[in-house]
Amino acid sequence: MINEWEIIIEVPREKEFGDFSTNMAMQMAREARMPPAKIAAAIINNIEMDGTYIKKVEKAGPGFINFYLEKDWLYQALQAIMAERENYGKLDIGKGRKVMVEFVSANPTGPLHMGNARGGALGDCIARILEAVGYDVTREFYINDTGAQVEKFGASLEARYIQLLKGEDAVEFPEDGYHGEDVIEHARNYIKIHGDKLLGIPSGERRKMLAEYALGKNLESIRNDLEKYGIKFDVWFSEKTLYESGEFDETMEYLEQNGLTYEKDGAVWIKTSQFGTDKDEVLIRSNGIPTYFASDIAYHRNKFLKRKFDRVINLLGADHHGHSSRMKAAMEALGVGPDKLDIIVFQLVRLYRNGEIARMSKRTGKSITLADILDEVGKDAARFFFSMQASGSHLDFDLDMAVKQSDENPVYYVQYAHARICSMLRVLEAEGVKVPAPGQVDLALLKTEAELELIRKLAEYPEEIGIAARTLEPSRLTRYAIELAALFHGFYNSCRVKGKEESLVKARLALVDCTRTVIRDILNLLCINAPEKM
RNA sequence: GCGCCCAUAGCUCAGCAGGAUAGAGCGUCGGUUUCCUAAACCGCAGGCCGGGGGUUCGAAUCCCUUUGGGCGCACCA
Repeated sequence: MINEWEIIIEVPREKEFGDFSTNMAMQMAREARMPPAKIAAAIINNIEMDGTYIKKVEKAGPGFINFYLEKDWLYQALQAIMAERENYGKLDIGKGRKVMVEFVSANPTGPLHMGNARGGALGDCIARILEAVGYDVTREFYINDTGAQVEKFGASLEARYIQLLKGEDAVEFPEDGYHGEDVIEHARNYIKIHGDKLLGIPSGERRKMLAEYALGKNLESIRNDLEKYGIKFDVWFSEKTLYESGEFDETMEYLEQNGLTYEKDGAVWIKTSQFGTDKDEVLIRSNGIPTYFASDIAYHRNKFLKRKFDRVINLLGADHHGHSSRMKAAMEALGVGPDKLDIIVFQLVRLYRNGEIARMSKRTGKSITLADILDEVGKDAARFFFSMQASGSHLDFDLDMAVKQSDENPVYYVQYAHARICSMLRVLEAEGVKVPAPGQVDLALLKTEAELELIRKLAEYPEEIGIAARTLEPSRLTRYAIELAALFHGFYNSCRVKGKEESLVKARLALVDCTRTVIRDILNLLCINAPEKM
């Protein structure tokens, strides 16, 4: 009667509705021209229950079919955790395919800001999640080390350099230059090391030398900050190399030969509007300097065509979201299926301190950087908070909350669950009680509500990772971690382990150890410490 | 003016391939410790899911419209 139907089975919100539930009867009602209840009854009559964990199937509500399983299936899940350990929950969705996650990619003309911090946490977690589901992941940072911004940076440095050596009035500072203190600092340091020898060379050379020096320094501190933040990139890809290798020219030629470019007002344009953007974009300015967009096209050609990535994920702050549709259009222009490129646009961050929006760093008085955050709240709290919310949601980061060592702070809540478990294991171990091996325990002794709920949650873990991977949404795991910790704390308060009858001690100990395995694994995916003591 | 994101409890947010009484944390208030970590647990209170239309047996979820906020709309990145 019905040939193909995607059957959706879900875990009902209320446990009285069974372990699993499907609304398929209601989905089919229209097509089958039968009332949902009748379809549900027919389905239930035809379910073969022998040899399965199904204990009972019931029709409920407007046409739901609820499945009640033997508790055995829960115990099976525990067995799986005991056997697979840290591999529990690992899937093979990716099947070894090559995926690149490009994130942060901050302009090296200054320090990392809050947008980079959120993008960093999200990008790295996505990379970790994709690794867990069987992708071959490359983390990449694209360095904008050429182009208009770098020119401007060089000009600013040059002005500061000359001002420092010959006085404030010796040269005018460029109107649209980088006014920050850090630019002066770079110039000062350069003089300290190399003296005034740049005064005697042509301006172009001078700017180049200064820019190279300062970009190097900035990149070094960016790299340092990211490392403290738990992020290590596999590739630092320099924009400049696209020009040096000829790939940029190849890309422009390709676009030109395919009739996708034209000249207007002395500039070269690309017909992105053919692929659905509001307007065409400039590739080469009338002054001959290529735009950032142009080199980004060459960059993506490199990702897909040269390096053969099956899939690329870019993280972009909301302030750059206009770039997203342009890039998609460019993919089509290159003949790369636009669905191979996922662009995640994450919303910006607002910091709060004392209930007010915080803009300036306490330490430096300048705008708040990633380094400031790491200083003030530490890596664990920062990563947790930046991963707590769906990327599409605006994020309010409460600095006071993040440092509080109390129940107001969810980071500690999860970490505490882990530390508590480790402590239990230590205490029991000291009494000679060890975590039992998979076959050496009667899990059926676990039957209080608190125990069963905890096990049920653990059983959901693989699915949870799958969803996080499919939706590229780390916040899914952060919330799961909080829920799991809550169920564990509940279990802890209602079920004692130590001092109980030996077989029950073993069974509960197995459950506790499985919980530890999963919590540690999630914290690992979120790049947060799993402390053994607190 | 055009485009993207957001709007759900006092606060911060889940839920959004339509489904059974809308969830959690924090905050408020009240309880739990001769016992494996009280950074914990248990309980009470708290909601016309921004407003208005529509589609549907059924809408927080989909469509239209409107209001309020964020961000874009460069020969910047």
